[in-house]
Amino acid sequence: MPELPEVETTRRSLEPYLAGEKIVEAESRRARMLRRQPRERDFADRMRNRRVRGLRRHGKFLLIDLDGDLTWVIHLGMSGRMQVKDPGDPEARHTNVVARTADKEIRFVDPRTFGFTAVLTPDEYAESTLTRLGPDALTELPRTRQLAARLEGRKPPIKSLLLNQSIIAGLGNIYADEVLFRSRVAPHREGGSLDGGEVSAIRRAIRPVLESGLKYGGTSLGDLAYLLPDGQAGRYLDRLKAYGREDEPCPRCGTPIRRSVIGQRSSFWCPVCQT
DNA sequence: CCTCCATCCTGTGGGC
DNA sequence: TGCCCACAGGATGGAG
Repeated sequence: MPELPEVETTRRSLEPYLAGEKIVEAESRRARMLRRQPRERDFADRMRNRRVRGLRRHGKFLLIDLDGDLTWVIHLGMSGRMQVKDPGDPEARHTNVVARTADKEIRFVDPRTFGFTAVLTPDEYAESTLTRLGPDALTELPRTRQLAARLEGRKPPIKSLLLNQSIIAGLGNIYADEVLFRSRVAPHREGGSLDGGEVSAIRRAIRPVLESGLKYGGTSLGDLAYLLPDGQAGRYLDRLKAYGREDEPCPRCGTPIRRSVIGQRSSFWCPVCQT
């Protein structure tokens, strides 16, 4: 669920409550959430009395810069969401990580626990998988030639390659389908088979699709839905053109949208306009 | 290096 | 109504 627009929306929502503030203390109540923390006990120790310098994002990773050259890494996984609450506010089920500032609680709620968090030193960061992330899909979108070079010779379907965070960071299953719909490329096409025009079309589609998602506060789908830190649902769901619309008419040509499983993920696409 | 696939979890909705 | 199973936005690590 949380893809680049949802993570960026989260970043913007948290910023006023964290930037420049001091984290008084933090705790994880599910050890599994700290599985990317090299030594589990470091998390609480490093968070205590730590000033927040600023909030960044790379792909779907939220990166919170702390004093002492530490980075607080948050990944929402499939079902994670952040909340800003007052101390004493009732807690949602699956509130797995809590960080307290002078007057607020920042809560990480994640039923499926596919999300994770960690506070990393520069050395730990350099050894983490974060260094394998490709350019950010919104702020570092590569030129067509560079993108083509990254796809050259690749066998997997373009849909899978768009989900590969080391090629471009930030697209997930929903927005990858929307990008392919907009660029009129079929999801099962072998990545290396795309011509320059097709790669260019994909590249050109990425920004407007993500900006559009951002404009509407992201996509909230289902009951495990991603929600904004203030509890609001994202409003982009109704504006999706392909994702989740099996058998509904294609908004461009009216042909029923098809669902296929590609790389073990559902893909929704128009069999007429996407070739 | 690349590609494929199982796996980590919980909750929900559809089919019977 | 109740039960069971399939499925769900993601990332990773191991096998081949």
